[in-house]
Amino acid sequence: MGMGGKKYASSTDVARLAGVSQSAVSRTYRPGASVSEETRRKVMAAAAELDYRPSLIPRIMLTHRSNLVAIVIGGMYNPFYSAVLEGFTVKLQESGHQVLLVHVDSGHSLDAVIPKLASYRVDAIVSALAILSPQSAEELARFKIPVISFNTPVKNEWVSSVCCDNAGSARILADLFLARGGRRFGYISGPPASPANLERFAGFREGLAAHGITDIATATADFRYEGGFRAALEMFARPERPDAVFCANDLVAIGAIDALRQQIGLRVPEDVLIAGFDDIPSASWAGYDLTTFVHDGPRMVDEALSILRAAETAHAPVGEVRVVVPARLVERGTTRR
Amino acid sequence: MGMGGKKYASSTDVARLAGVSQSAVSRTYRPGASVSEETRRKVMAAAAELDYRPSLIPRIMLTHRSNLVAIVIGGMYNPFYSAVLEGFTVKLQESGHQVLLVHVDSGHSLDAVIPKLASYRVDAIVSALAILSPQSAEELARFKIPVISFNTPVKNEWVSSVCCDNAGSARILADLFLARGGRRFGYISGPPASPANLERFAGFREGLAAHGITDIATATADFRYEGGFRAALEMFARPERPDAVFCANDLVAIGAIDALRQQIGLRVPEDVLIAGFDDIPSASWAGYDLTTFVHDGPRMVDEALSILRAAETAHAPVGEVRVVVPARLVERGTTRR
DNA sequence: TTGTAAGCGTTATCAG
DNA sequence: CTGATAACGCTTACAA
Repeated sequence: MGMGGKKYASSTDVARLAGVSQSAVSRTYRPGASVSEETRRKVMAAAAELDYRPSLIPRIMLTHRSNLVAIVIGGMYNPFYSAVLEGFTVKLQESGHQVLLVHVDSGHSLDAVIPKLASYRVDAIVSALAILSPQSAEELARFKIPVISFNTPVKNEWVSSVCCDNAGSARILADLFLARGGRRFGYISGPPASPANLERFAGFREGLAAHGITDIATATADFRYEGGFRAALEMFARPERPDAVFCANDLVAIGAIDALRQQIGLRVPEDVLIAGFDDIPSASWAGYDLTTFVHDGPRMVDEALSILRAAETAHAPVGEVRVVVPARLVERGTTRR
Repeated sequence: MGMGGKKYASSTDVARLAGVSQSAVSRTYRPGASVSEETRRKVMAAAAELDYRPSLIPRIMLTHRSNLVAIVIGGMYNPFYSAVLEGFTVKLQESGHQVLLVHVDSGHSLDAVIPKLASYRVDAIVSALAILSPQSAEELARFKIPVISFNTPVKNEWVSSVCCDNAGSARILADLFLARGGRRFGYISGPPASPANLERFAGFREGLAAHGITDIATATADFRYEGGFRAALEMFARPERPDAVFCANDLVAIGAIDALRQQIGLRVPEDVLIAGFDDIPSASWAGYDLTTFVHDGPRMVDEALSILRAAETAHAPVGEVRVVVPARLVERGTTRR
């Protein structure tokens, strides 16, 4: 130890030690090569001695493909996003890609990191950001990097999106609330700018409107537990209390449940029906037993990957693809009296 | 569109269009270059027209540094690990690195992915795997890749570890339980092979032994909610019920609480004191209000990064570094009667 | 300040 | 089957 020299042995080093040409070494490591047993043996011996491991970097220059896919996330406080990240990572690895994980402060947009991703020559970008600005989308298109926007609809030749059917799910929930005896309705929203939040609210409203109900109490949270807690306190401090509340996601719903039970002194579901969205692990905990919607995670990931593959093989934009995957209602205790 | 040619413009393309040499282009993009205003202007114009963005790939070949740090995780069901991942990612990005995220099926070890990481010439590896086998550690050493093992002690010239003080914390908890009136004690364990689990149990036992208590009821879970739930049912089905139970982590503790409240019909903390470990977000939810230990996340990440930096500048192993960071007790409702 | 040229570690082509 | 040799896109002496 203690030297500051080269870290890795190169194929040239191996070739020298093995007494063969550099190309012989290269061939030895290519599947389906034409190398004699003799040569292969010498090469492998030398390689073992030098701890040689071929570098993938030059290949990137030659092929213009890095096999790197960037996944951009804005935060992982919501377990749903950790799960999505894990799903993508596993699938991408299976298909021979590597994942470059990029964190962008929530609120900020992709812009700041795009140049860096371009410099690393990523093959594609998966964005799990709540917000993907039109400007970012345009910038992305300039670099001709295929982008999959997860749960945020964007329109662009290079930017596709895979979303869950927020509106459709919310409409179904309206029916469920009515069937379970809900009479006065509430919606605790996520961040007002979030498309997912807006779609869920719109669907809920439509579903109720179909039954002639237009009066919905609202309160604004973010997508977090604390926000749901506070918003519920606010909503139930008003004189007209709802008896069926749809929350923008599970974290918000759980916060609301805790607020109702611990602070307001109401029972769920006896006094108030509650539902959320995402089916995060805590939704099925016995302490909450929350009615919610499960994303079809595997399907969403698969759709995203097939868009990527199409872009990869076409070496051209795949057009404005927008896939909507239905979510499935999971009814649990919070809507059953 | 529709062409299958080169995706990115190269500095040579820009040079041609700008009517200057390729090195002029390269210099224009190097800070502190010596380029005339005239040249710079021409280059920038051409670059803008071609959407040129310099590639970092050749630099990797030249410098033998990729600025890539791999983070290996075995699963993200435990929010604590998502938080750690996020913390590392943010800090690494701040210091000019990029994160290569690698997922290894829990149970499997690093071995399978090491060659790939070596091929991408990662500068270092952060392992958040529960288990890092001695064989893997040896393999890593052969490639001379500095490794930080997070929360799993390993000994090796190239492998350092940053762990939290599991045993010390557990000893403190023993005192707390006694102070709060605990008389019959239990431990719900995590995976028997996990060092963190073993250390926590050992510390708890030592802490109680110091007061002459050697009788501890045990049940085995994994590190998950369901495991804690089942283990608690099992533990409380026996005739001798404990009245103070330490759980291997927060997920297990929350599972145990739900089991006691919903199935056994015992109250927490009135009938049973409970404590966990990690301080995941749900630990502070009003529904649980769980006593637990907070990791000093920022400090642990900083320690890990300073080891990486040392390895990077030294171009040599940093020796067998083992950092132990204390965790802080957060007493909440589950230990207050 | 500029351009020429060598080299980084591979792969691919092409004679031998 | 094998070994030269030319890319790939950049950085860095070195020369002009």
